[in-house]
Amino acid sequence: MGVTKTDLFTDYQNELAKIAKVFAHPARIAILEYLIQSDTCINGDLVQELGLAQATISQHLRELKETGLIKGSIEGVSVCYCIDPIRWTEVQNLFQGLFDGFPKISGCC
Amino acid sequence: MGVTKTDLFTDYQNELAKIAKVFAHPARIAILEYLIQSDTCINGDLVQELGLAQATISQHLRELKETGLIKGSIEGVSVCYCIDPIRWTEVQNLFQGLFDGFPKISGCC
DNA sequence: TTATTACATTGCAATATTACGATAGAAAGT
DNA sequence: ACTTTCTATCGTAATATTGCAATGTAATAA
Repeated sequence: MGVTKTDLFTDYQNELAKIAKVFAHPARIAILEYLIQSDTCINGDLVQELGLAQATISQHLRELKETGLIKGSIEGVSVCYCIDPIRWTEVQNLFQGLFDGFPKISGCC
Repeated sequence: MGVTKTDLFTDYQNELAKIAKVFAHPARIAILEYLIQSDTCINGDLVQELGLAQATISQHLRELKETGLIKGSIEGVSVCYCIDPIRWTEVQNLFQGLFDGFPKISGCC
């Protein structure tokens, strides 16, 4: 089928899964890393940096934009993409919530 | 095409993406949450807990097992699945590495 | 041995994702 | 207005993922 039964799960589970999906591609990780280390975050640079076609990168950028992790402002003819610090922390906390839930002193197994 | 060009990216980018893919489904989040909160972590319970078919859950468990996040030990006729604390921390650090890379005092935008 | 119970695996059908060429749109320079 | 530059979107082909019925397997019970 290929369709996820979201109605079976909690809002947290669905949201975290949706965000994780955005991280689930090396190109998007690479874009985030590039935006972190670079201050001149222009779309055009990414086509040089990664070896993907312009259309493909634009598509990845849209997915990152849709989760709110990045935002782009039109800078003349090009677009300045950068990480949204508020959302970044929010997403970090969502993951941390799961990771910290495990006490590490499991009595099982 | 649907095939990811892994050769374009670093080992870290590919590994993090692969792990994120495991988190990218609410059922697998739900399984992890259930393993965290429960001490009697039997596969059969999960079929009751989540509303998915046994075959589907078994498949999700395999994906979790393949990344090393959980491990299962045969307990008579049933299987005891639990989280691997070592790998759990490892994965947590992988994500944290990305999140902490962003200084939050972005000079851009 | 013959059930029975608990999972795993196989084999599909349906949907989602990835990648890119082609094309469109919008701003800036000539 | 015309061209150039940069990015977004559309359409499409290839591959991946999700879900489940059916079946396989291994351990226990009768």
